[in-house]
Formats: sequence, C-alpha cells, structure tokens
Amino acid sequence: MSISSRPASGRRARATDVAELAGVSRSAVSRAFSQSAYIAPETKAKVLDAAAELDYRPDSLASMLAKGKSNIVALVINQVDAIRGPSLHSALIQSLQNSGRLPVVLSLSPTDDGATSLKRHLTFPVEGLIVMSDSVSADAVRRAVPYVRPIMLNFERNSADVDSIVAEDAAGIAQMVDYLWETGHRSIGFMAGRPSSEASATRRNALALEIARKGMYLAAEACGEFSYDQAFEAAPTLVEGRAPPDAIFCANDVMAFAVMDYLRLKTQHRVPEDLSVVGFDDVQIASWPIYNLSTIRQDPDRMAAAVTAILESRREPRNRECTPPALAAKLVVRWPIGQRSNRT
Amino acid sequence: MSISSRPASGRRARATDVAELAGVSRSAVSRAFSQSAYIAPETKAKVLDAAAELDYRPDSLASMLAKGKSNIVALVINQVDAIRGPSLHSALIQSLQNSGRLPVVLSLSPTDDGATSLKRHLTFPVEGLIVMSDSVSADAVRRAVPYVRPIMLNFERNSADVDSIVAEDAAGIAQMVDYLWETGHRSIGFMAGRPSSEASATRRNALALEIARKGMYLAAEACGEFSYDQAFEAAPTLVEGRAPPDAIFCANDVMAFAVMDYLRLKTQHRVPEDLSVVGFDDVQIASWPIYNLSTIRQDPDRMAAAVTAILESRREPRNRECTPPALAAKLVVRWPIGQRSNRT
DNA sequence: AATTGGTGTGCACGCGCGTTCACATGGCGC
DNA sequence: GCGCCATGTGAACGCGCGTGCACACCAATT
Repeated sequence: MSISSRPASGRRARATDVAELAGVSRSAVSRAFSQSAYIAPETKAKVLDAAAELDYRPDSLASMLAKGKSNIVALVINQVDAIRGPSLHSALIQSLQNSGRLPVVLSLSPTDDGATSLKRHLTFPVEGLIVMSDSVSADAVRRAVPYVRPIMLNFERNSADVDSIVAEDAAGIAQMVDYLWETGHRSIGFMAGRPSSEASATRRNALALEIARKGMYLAAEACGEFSYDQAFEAAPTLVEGRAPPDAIFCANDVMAFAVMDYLRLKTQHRVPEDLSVVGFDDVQIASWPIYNLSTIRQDPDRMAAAVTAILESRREPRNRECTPPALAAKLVVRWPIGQRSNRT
Repeated sequence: MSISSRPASGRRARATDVAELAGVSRSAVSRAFSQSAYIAPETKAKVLDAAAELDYRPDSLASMLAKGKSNIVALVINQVDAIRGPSLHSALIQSLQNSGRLPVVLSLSPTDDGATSLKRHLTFPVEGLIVMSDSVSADAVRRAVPYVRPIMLNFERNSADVDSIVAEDAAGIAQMVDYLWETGHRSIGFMAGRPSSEASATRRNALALEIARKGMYLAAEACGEFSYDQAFEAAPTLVEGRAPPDAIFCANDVMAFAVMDYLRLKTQHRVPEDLSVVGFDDVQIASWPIYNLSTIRQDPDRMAAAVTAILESRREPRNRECTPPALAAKLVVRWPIGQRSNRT
C-alpha cells in the first residue's frame, strides 16, 4: 500500500526520527536547519542526509511557537472583488511565499463591519496584516487587532497607526488628462466608485484638479459602485445631456467596460470614434482587443514587492518607520484616440 | 498611546493572564473554551468574562500543536488562473473559514513540476489539501505530500488515492448539444483547452459523443490553451473552411469571449445571428450584456460545499470513503439563439 | 605535563495550549 | 454520623521545535 519508495511510515517525520537515524541529538538536527548555529560541517551533512531520507522538514508551526515569531501574513479581502483582485492577489501570494512567509486569506463577510469578523478568525499570531478590502476602515482593523500594524493597500493614506501603500493615482491621472487634452478632448465625464471609498474620492479630486488646470470642465458624473452592473445602469446619466462629454473617465476598469458596452449596445455613440472611455487599474481584460482600454496601471508585482519590503524592514529594528514609497501609476495607452474637434 | 480602552498591555493575552484575572487555574480557562469538558457554569462564566475583558482567544496554532490536529487547509493554485478562478477561490475561502478551518494558499510556480514547490512550502501539518491547479497531477501531489489525501477539483477522476470533485461535464454538455440541436444547429466547432488537461479531454469526448448521437459532426477543432490570447489566435482555423460551423463550443468561457471577439472584430460573421458561440464555466463576465454567453455552469458554492463536506466526513472515522457526489453541471441559456436553417 | 581556549554537542527548558490524573469537596444514601 | 460516588479543580505532562547553558573534547600554549 505504500505509495513511494520512501519509508512513509504512516507519519510525518519528526526531528527525533532524524536525530535517531543520523546518530546525533535532536538539537543537532535543529541546528542543522538553522543557519546561524554552531555545528560541524560533517554533522550537518549527516543530519541533512538523514532528513532527506525521511523527507523531513521542520514543522513551521511548532517552530513559530518555539521562536515566538510568526511568519504568517493575513490577507484580508472581501469576497466580491472578483475582477480587479486576481492579479494583485496572485502577486501578493507569490511574493509572500517566496519570501518565506505563509499567506493566510481572511475573507470578510460584507454583512458585518469587518472588525468582528476579523476578531473571530484571527486567532493566531501574525507577522503582518494586509488589507485589500476597501469595505473596512483602518480604525476598525486597529480596533480588532491592536497588536499588529496593518498594511493597507490602495487607500487610507499613511497615518501614525498604519502603513499604507498607495499608487500615485494623482500623477497617473494627470498623465491621463494630459493625454486626453492633447488628443482634443475638452469635456470629461466621471464614473465614480463607491461613495465611501477613499480611492474613488482621491481619483475624483485628482481628476477635478487636473481638469480645472487645463480649463476643461467636468461634464457629468455618476456612481457605479465599482461594479459592472451598477455602472451599466448608471451610464445613461453620463451621456443623456444635450452636450455629452467627449471622454469618460472611470474610477475602475470594470466600470469602463460597462460604459463602453452600454454605449455600444444602447446608444449611437461609437467608441472610441465618438467618445473615449478610459479606466483605472489595467486589469487583464483591458488588453482584450474588443475593449483595448486605455487606463492607468498599478503594477501588482511592484505593489506586492512593496508589501514584502515593509515586512522585511520591520524585522530589523534599526530601520524603523521606513515610509513606503508611493508607487508610480503610469498611463497605458491602448487604442489611438482620434483627434477630436474642439467644441469648446 | 493606547488605541483602545482595553488594557492592550502590549502583548496578546495568554491563557495564564485570563486565569489570573478570573482567579482560577489555567486549565479551567482551557476547559471554558472546549465545550465538552467538566466545568461549573459559574466558573465558565467567570472565565469567559475575564477573557472578554482581556480580548483573549486561544492561540489556534498552539492549540493545533497540542491537540495534534491541524485545521489548516492548503489551497494549491497556479498563479495564472485569473479569470475563471476568482469565484471558486472566494467560495472555497469563505466555505473553509466558515467551517472553522484556516485556508492557506500555496501558489505553484509554473516552472517546476509542482511537486518540489509543494514540498518546499508545505512545511506544516494540514487537514486537507485542495488542488485547483491543473498543471500538477495527482501523482505529483501524492509524491510530494504522501500523508494527506488530496482533493482534486475539476479534473482527475476518482482514484484510490485521491478524492476528486468533478462537475458532471458530460451531462451539461449533453444538455448543451440538445439545446443547440433544437435551435437548428447542425455543425459544431470545438475550441479545446490545454492538450494535457484532463478537463479539456473530458469535455471534448463528451461533445464528440453527443454530436455523434445526434448525427451531427464536428466541423472544426482548434486549441486555445484555456487562454484568451491563444484562443483569439486559434480562432481563425475554426471558421476559415468553406463551410464554417454554425456553433462553436469552447472548453472555457474565456476562450468563448476570445472567439466572439475575433468573429466580431475580424470577420463578417455576426454573433449570435450567424454563428453561435457557447462556453463552459459561467464566469461572471458571461453575464455581461455584450457577451451574454450561453454556457454550462459549475456552481462554485456547491463545489466549495462539497469540499468542506469531504473534510467534515473525514473527521468521523465511521463514515470513511464517502464518495463525493459529482456535481450537476447545468446549462445556462443567455441569449436566445435564432433558429438556424438546417443546412445538413 | 598541566592549563587554557575554542569548538561542537547534548541536556533541559520554554513557547501556549489540551488533556489526563489525582485529589478536594460537597451531596446523598445507608 | 459515616462512607461513597459524582462533580469540579489544579498540577503535571506532552505536542514539535529553538536555544541558553554546561560540559566534553582536542589542539595549542606555558
């Protein structure tokens, strides 16, 4: 019934087994796996051989307990973030695990305020707490988990109690407005995300600022709740006026898809010939030829790298309070927007 | 500097602290949190009060170590599954965590064979191992982790060594072919997934069988590797003949989107007026009005429920070897396909 | 030859918790 | 009023591992 040629004696090998096989004490085994410890090279070799034989690796749970140092990182998400999340989610998992950490996903049920849900499920010491969900505030997190400084992604500007990693939305949006201006757009509509979302507010403010700076004006505004369905329903209000905008900026790629689909299916506006639609995030679908969406990219890999950098810097006490650099958000131009006639 | 009104004495509360505050012994605290133990109701109340005061919850890691029972469930994914994965991923996380388990995500780097990657990162006891990645075989998993019986999702029919949860692809496909037949389709093209994928092969065989049963024929075939880009490139071969099929079945929703986009952007074929494209999975995007894709749904929630059901049944030794029921895959009809003229 | 210093090794303890075991206590039957 | 079981409690041990500490050993020095 044995599956492999290995002993596979029905149980995981423990350090004691390895010690016995190698003819050394159990602490020697422990030392062989901890690089900064007195151990003779030959002893180490013997131990590692025996360990390989038994397919032994130290139990990281017991190790964490003994060392008093957890390397579990909790990833707080909410369940709905299905379109935008995956690339960032994958990047984080990958990055955490490659740096020797253990990613544990905590999914917040949207019905509670997040804090209680966190308390219920966070029953183990963590090295870090990464919050990707924008349905929970930094305060709630601090209240639920006072012993760890959360890392908030994409919202909640740095405060004393949290580290936050935000893309430089404003800079990206400035580039976008520049680009729209240069290609002849003069009036811009905005599809907002959730009203309570800081990300949406930040983007709206940046857009308004840049528009004003150019002497353009915000032609229309709607709220799509960051979701395709809501945006599709809200889209009409952006173009129903007698002077519809010649570009629509969406706080979100997914809402941009919804707007494009709405315009193409339900109206006579042609996209991008008559009306430009641009987004924010650069999700995978943005590069599908049918959308070919110009958007503002937040590189998930760089964001993930920033997260592990923060965690890493926390391990050495000297370099405390390294303020995480804001990540550049850069314009990604997909389809060539035709020159618009200026219709001031 | 204290954040909350709680003591927040700089450290997590331990059972000893609670015992001290409640004026009982540490084992009483332990008993108060384990429902099946001798403890006087009033003692229990005292303990729970003190625990609430100190915001104490038993450390689940130490608990697992002491009990010798892990409730960590490893979720093996590969990093690329960005479109299809999210709903199932979320459902699994949610389901696992609601059943009191701890989901840990292991991301396989696509460069290795999966087994070594698993060995490197699975350094802790797990209650279960859920494999969502189709880039790793059951054999590789068994070799890497001999001590736990993996649960394979969506591929790898049940063998002696693994539990696998598969949707009844064949039944769903039969419904689909019935539906295509009734709506007048007579020749069908197939966009396959990865050649090595069992899921793709299963679906192709089921399709071929049902087609033959109806007296239809498989008009064309191409391989899209389950990816949008590959499918977009492979799409031409499905329709370039002089008698293109009147329906194209894709082993994957994402590839269906690619085919639809290709047909609409690069050819004169209208979808769905001239040519029907159908998919498999029912991802979120399938309901976007621009696609409105008819497809075969595997309910992620039911699949997640099946997973936890297996884990649950393993806990009670009496009910061993409960064969997991194959999940029904059912047809989802989105757009009304117009009657085709039978052109035998 | 005796002492020192340095290098590895084993012992023992603790991490936070669950659980068994022996014992203290109270209630009840005789 | 004595003894006995039932019930609840506290002390002790173990889960698997890391690590401080004491000690054994050998080479080099006086």
